[in-house]
Amino acid sequence: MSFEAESSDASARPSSKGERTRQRIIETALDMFAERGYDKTTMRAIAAEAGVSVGNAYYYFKSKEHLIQGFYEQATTRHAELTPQLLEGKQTLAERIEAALLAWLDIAGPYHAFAGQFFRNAADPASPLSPFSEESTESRDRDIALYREVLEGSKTKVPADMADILPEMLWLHQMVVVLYWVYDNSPGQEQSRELARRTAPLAARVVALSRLKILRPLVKQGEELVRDFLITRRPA
Amino acid sequence: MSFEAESSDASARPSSKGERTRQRIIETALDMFAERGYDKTTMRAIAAEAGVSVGNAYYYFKSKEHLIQGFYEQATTRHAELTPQLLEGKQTLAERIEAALLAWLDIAGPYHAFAGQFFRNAADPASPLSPFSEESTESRDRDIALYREVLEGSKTKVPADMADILPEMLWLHQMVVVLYWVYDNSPGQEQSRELARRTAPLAARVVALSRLKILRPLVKQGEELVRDFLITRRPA
DNA sequence: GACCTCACTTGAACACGTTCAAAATCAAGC
DNA sequence: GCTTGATTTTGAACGTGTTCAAGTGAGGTC
Repeated sequence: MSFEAESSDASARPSSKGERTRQRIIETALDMFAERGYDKTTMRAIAAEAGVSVGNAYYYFKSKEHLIQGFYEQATTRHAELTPQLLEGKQTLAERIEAALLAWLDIAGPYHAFAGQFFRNAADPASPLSPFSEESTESRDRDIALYREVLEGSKTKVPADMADILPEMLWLHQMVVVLYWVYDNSPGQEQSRELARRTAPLAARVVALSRLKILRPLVKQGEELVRDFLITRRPA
Repeated sequence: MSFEAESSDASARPSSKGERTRQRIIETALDMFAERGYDKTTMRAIAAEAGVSVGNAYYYFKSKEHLIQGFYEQATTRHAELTPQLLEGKQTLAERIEAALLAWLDIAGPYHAFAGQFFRNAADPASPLSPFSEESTESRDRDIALYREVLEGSKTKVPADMADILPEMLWLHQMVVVLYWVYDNSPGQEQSRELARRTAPLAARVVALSRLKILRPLVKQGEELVRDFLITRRPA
């Protein structure tokens, strides 16, 4: 239960010797993961390739899993960079959601081969890599903010009381697509793209319909549920 | 990529010497997992406690992870046994869903400590332990069938075309609760029980509302989506 | 009884992630 | 240049999951 954030003080001393060593290690690691997979890449091999000792790698990264965090950060950062330009000109909510989802699939595509191994570790709640963990807060919030942008740029009117939970819900939607993608072994993960395309307009329609009077109580309850269990009380 | 089903030929020769050894190992393992957690329980310790050699444990179970399958099977079996009697007298769909969910939480409760490890495996698409995998078909179908019973015993009318996908959807609902439970570190996992209680009537209401004319196209599309992506094309 | 077969069992050996005490290097003050 | 303390680096050693060549023994065949 330690709360040091070894891996996020990257900005502490920009290019001290230590910082350069750290970079060398993480880059070597990600390269090797992409090339021969997570399990097949040993810490000894990473250390050797990076020209340091095993112990030294552990001086900078608490565990092998912590090396993966680099991938997660890289992915969400690129997602945040790439999506806005894709959103330009797109007016409907459905189009915008679809664009955001497909952008993610594009970015993560090259890593699909070792995504399974990545997710295996991410799914462990005790792992610092879990998308719900403390350590992932930064990446996660960046991604949720992206969906706020998706919503705000569209013409669809959103019930006031739902406005601030919707980004989180769209992010959850993305997580579902990602989950499917991890399991997707169709060539080029085309099925996942298809899922994104078909699922986006549906999500948009749900948002639009949430204003119907008959659905009011249901929506209200759902909203409270998300607020109580996902946002305020989030465990771990 | 071998497809032997070592762990499911349990019924092959009911009480041969080997079968008894296998039982001894799995029982010892589950006991020890529940008592001191998955990671803290070494294969050497299991073997010693069961009175066999390490290699012998590996003769019956391909890996330490495969021992967990025993937990999954045991849990779904007990869930199927316990739930029906809890359903008696319960008429509304909400009550029935809640009963099924709470029953699951009761059964899984003692194993919460090592549930994270279990889920870590469930999340790996390549693992035979994934709830979506071939090897888990039996347990999963048993659980889905349970929800068919939940539905059929209630007074709520269900649109004909949705009747056969609804059990699968309620099972998915359960998986969401289970996911929350895995991450839940509140004392006694009380938050998960609360989630089940609040979520059950909501699910029931959604089922009921799905008959509304205005929602018809949305529901239809959703149904097709589930059918296309979850049932027929399920990957891996 | 000798021989064979094959399910079952053994435990030493291996590869890996991880730890740690100690060494080496560096930075700063004098 | 020397001292001192912090930072960085080392590699042997530990505990773990897993493998495997070799062994055991109960039953069948001649």
